[in-house]
Amino acid sequence: MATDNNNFFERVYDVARQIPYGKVTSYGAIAKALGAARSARMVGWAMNASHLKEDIPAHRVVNRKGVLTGKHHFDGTNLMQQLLESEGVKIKDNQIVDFDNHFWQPEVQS
DNA sequence: AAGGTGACCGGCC
DNA sequence: TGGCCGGCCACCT
Repeated sequence: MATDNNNFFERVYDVARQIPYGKVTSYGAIAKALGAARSARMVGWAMNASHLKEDIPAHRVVNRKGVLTGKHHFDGTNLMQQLLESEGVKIKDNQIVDFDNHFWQPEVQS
């Protein structure tokens, strides 16, 4: 507790963890929910370390275009797509189909 | 302490 | 939508 230097990461994880099933969101959305819309990159960084966590559905997090930019960082190459499709999200050429319809806006919860 | 990096975003053509 | 550039913020060496 005393050394909450990774509070930022925890913050991202908390939001990502709230992503409902079959829904996806963007890094910018999470960043904005944290109050740091300009730190969207930091969100990605946090996700980079999310592999250390188990309850972090990073596969539900994509960029604003709906492209699986981070699939590269997953265990495999198509693992991210597999997971999303498994949740009912259609993927086309590494891009989420009807992304706008599957988009989920994170909320700032206390 | 300083520089480099990064799973991004927004604007412009 | 696609490509290019700048910005922005925190982490790492």
